[in-house]
Amino acid sequence: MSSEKVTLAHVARLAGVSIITVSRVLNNKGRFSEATRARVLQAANQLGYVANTAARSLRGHPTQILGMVIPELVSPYFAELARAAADAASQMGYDLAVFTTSRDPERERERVGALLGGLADGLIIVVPIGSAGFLASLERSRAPVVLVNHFGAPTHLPVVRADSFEGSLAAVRHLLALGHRRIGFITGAAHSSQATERLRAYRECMLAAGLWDERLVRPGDFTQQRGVEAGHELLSLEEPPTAIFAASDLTAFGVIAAAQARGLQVPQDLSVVGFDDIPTAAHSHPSLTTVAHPIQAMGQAMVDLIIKAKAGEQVRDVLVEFPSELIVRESSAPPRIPGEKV
Amino acid sequence: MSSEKVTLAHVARLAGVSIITVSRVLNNKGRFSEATRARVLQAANQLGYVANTAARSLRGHPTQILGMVIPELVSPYFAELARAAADAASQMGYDLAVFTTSRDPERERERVGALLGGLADGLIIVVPIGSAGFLASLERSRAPVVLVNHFGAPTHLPVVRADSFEGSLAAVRHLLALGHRRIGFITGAAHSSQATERLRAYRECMLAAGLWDERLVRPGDFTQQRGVEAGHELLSLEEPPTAIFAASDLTAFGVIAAAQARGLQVPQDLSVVGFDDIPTAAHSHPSLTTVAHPIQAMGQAMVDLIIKAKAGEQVRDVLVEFPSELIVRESSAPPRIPGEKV
DNA sequence: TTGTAAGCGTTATCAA
DNA sequence: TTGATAACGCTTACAA
Repeated sequence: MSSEKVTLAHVARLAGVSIITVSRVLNNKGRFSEATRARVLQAANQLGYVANTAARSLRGHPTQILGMVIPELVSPYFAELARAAADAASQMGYDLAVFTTSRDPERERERVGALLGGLADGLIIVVPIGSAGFLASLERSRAPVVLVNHFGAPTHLPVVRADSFEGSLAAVRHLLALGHRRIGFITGAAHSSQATERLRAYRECMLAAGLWDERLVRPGDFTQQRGVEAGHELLSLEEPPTAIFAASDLTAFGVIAAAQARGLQVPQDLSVVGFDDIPTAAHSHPSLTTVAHPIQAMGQAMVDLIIKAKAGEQVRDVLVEFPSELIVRESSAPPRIPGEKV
Repeated sequence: MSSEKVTLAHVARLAGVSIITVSRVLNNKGRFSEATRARVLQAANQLGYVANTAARSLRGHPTQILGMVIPELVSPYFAELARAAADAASQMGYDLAVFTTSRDPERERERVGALLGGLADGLIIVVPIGSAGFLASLERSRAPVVLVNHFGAPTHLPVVRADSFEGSLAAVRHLLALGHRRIGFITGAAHSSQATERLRAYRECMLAAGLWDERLVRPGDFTQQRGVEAGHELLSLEEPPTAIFAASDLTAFGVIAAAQARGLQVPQDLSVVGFDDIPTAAHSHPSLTTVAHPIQAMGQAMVDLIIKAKAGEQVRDVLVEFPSELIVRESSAPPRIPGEKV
């Protein structure tokens, strides 16, 4: 019932045993009589004893905490990724501590070091932080680290990632197969390698079809707001697209809002395809055609790799790559035939 | 360039000084010559030294990490709350570690203890975890803790919360003022005190107006999917409502999707009002009338309180309460006059 | 300006 | 079955 920190010493005094005995009982390690066991447990309970994680960690004991660094919490994609990792971690008896990226790369490096220096047993890094030099120092540290959706500088660290290229190809081909010829594209954030992959697929597909038109590409940033703006830009063109592929679902919803605000119907007047398959995609009207990553499986893979690395298994150069999948819903349909009665 | 952990001892050996001197230089504390400073810095850099957070924490040094426990990451409201806290924390030189609630209350208690036991300097708890007994033990621990949106068991711990009752009243009155008489309501999750407040306001308002009808209330859980279902339920009534107030924006969007799927137009055929003002609310079509919490200010208040508590200021019984605000957008309008030409 | 000694709370190793 | 001792890496007091 005391205040301030309750240590093993307090429990030991109350139970009338030595510190180490208390430790043994609470960790269920070593031998002790049933009587002491009962007395220690009773004392610990009465005082509300909780082990000091810092001291344990210093002694080499794992914290059962996995750290995860993501660019932002409010993006549904990253939130889902974090949820998947948290679920997988929880199943393995770990807690997941989620951090968002700071703007300052130096601070970033410090934080990563701090996490690995006693706070977390492993680290899931969803953004390629900083330089190749930083990755190299992480490699050398032998700390359990896994990179997620890393497409950048080569590294020996284990990587879990999901395809964006093939899925985007499938999306554009889907629109082509429906009969669309003018297909707009709204990119993702400039620094994102996933965004680069999606643009690359769109570009390759449109070039191959002889339909490439630079004016149909608008810069985006994965947000809904930018989707509204870019949607209006594309629909204001002299020859507006009959379909728009957006690099994220949020952006796609922005496009749909822009179209509807102009009195257009989706998919009758405009087909829209997104990317991510956020929960909302299935429960909106029209429901959204989109490309999905197998997020649950990715979360599982991240945690598995960390745990393997902790156990000393060789994870150097391991690359776990997941496919993406086109999910056709209501927001894509054949273009209205020109002159067709509305 | 070594692997494994680099400690002060390694740096000291390389720099040819004592451990404590390295510590002093790196912490910029105490006196030392410029020459040793340079040598130490060079050595630390070369070895890639990072301070071990566990050891520091054990010694009483703060970790500069604030913990935050939220029910889930994928809810936009909680994600925004976490973002706001992270921003505020960052400004004060802290990192924010976000944890999601586990189902197991015993594990929850352990985790909170672990966080306070050396990992985090303070804790922001967004859910009233467990019993009054648990709150009491937190109080006794004198640890820097702040409760967010706590409406439950009385406590002396500092609380930051935002109104849900007055905002909901304003929402329902807004619909009444527009001329609606049959106003449906979809509740939030059963265990949420915020949900309770919102239902209470709706009920009070409808009773006062003599318009209360139990059939117009449908259970929800804050999700979009449930909004679709409950929306269909309400719109299938013999006398369907002309307006629906949903306990969350996601649910409101589900209602809009359900209405649109039935060929109804929002707001012409059905007015919809949500709660939360998630980013999407402003960028959808129609944009969503909703009630907003001042999330940025709340995040600031949480961090301020933690820091005050850390500094030894008295925060016992402090209650910081924020108002909510009705934001009228496009999704609410007067009901169609019966018999009016469509 | 620099170094020595002690201790934070816990657990591994050895002894009783 | 139990206990004393040392050690994890770091920083605060005190000494040189």
